[in-house]
Amino acid sequence: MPLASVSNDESTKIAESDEDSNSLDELESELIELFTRMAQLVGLPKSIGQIYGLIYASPEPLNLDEVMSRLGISKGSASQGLKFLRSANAVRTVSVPGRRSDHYEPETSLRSLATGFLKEQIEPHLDHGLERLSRLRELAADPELQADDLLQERIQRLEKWHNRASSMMPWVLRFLGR
Amino acid sequence: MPLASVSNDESTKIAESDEDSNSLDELESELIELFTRMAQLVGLPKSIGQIYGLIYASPEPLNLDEVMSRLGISKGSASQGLKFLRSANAVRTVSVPGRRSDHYEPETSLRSLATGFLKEQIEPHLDHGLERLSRLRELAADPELQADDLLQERIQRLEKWHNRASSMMPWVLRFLGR
DNA sequence: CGGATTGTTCATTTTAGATTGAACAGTTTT
DNA sequence: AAAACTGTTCAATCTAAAATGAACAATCCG
Repeated sequence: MPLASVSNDESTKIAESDEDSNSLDELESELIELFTRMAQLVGLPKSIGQIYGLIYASPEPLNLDEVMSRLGISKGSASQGLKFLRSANAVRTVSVPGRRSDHYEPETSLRSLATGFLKEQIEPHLDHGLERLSRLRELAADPELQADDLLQERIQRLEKWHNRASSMMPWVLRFLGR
Repeated sequence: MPLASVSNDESTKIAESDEDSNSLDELESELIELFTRMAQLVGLPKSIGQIYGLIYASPEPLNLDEVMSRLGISKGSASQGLKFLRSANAVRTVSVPGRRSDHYEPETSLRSLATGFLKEQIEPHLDHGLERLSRLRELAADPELQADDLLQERIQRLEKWHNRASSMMPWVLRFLGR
C-alpha cells in the first residue's frame, strides 16, 4: 500500500510522508515532473519519466518496492518501467550491501541516454522505413511509367531525407558529447 | 460518404475506386503508410500522417473534400489535420483556377518541415523546461543546504543538458540543409 | 434575400495504449 | 520442504487523446 495515494488531478505529484514537507521533497517532485514531461515529449509513457525522475533525484540507489511506494504506482508498472530503463541504459543495477533486491541508480550522461533512446526507439523505425523506401523505389521506377516525373522526384527526395537523417544521428551523438 | 469505408484491422489502407487497383494506387497507399508511421514516430496523430502522405503522393493539389473521401476520415479530422499541417508549414495553400475551395500541396523541403515541427512541438517544451530548471536551481541552491553535493551536481548537469540540446537545434536545422 | 458551398468548432464517442493486480516462477531463508 | 521475498507477465481495466458528426459561421452565387 502506498504511503499516500496520488490524487487524480495532480497526478504528477509524489506521495509524501505525513509531515516534514521540506524542500528536499519539493526538489524531488520538481525533478519528477520535469522528467515526466521530458518522457512525454519523446513519446514515452508517463510512468517511465516518473521512475527515472525519482531515481535521478535520489542520492541512494532505489529498489522496486521503493519506486512503487514512493510514486504510488503498481508493481507491474514499476517493473515494466524499470525494465525499459534498463534496456535503454538509462539506469544501472547496483547491489547494496545487506539488501537482497536489485537497486537502481541513474545513468546521468546525456550521451548514453540519447544513444539508448535512439537505439531503442528510433533506429528500428529508421530501418523499417528503409525497407519501405526500397519498395517505393521499385514501384515508382518500374511499371508502365504511370508515376509522373513529379512523383518520381518526390520519391527520390524521400531517399535524400532518409540519408540526411541517418547520417545525422552519429553526429548528434557526438555533439551531445562526453 | 466515402468511396469505400476503411476496414478495422487494415486501418492505414486508403479507399480505392472499385476497379483498376493499379500500381499508382499502391504507390499512393505505400506513401501514406510511410508518413503515417513517421507521424506516429514523432508523436503526432495518425490522421496527420495520412493526410500529409496523401497530399505528398498527389501530383495535383487536393482540397478538404478530396482528403476526406480518399482517406475515409471525417470532415472534422481532415479540417483539424490540415489546420495543423498549415500551421507547421508542412502544406501550402494554393488556389486552383475554376475551383472555389482551398487546395493544398506539400512542402517538400526537409528543412522547412523540421523547422515547423521544432517550432510547434519542441520549442514550447524547451521553454517550459527552462523555467522549471531555474526553479530547480533556486530550490537546490538556497535553503538549509539539505540537498547534498551529489544532488547539486545532478541539477547542474541538467542545465548542461539543456544548453547542449538548445544549442544543437539550429545546427540540426542547418544540417538538414537547403 | 435564400440556398448552396466551404470550412471550423466542439460535445460526444471511440480507440490505442498505459496501468493495474493477480497468478506465476525463481531465489533465498528457516 | 515450507514460507518469505523478489521480480515478471499478461488478461482485464482504465484513461488520455484522437476521431466523429452535427451545429455553426462565413462566403459565394442566383
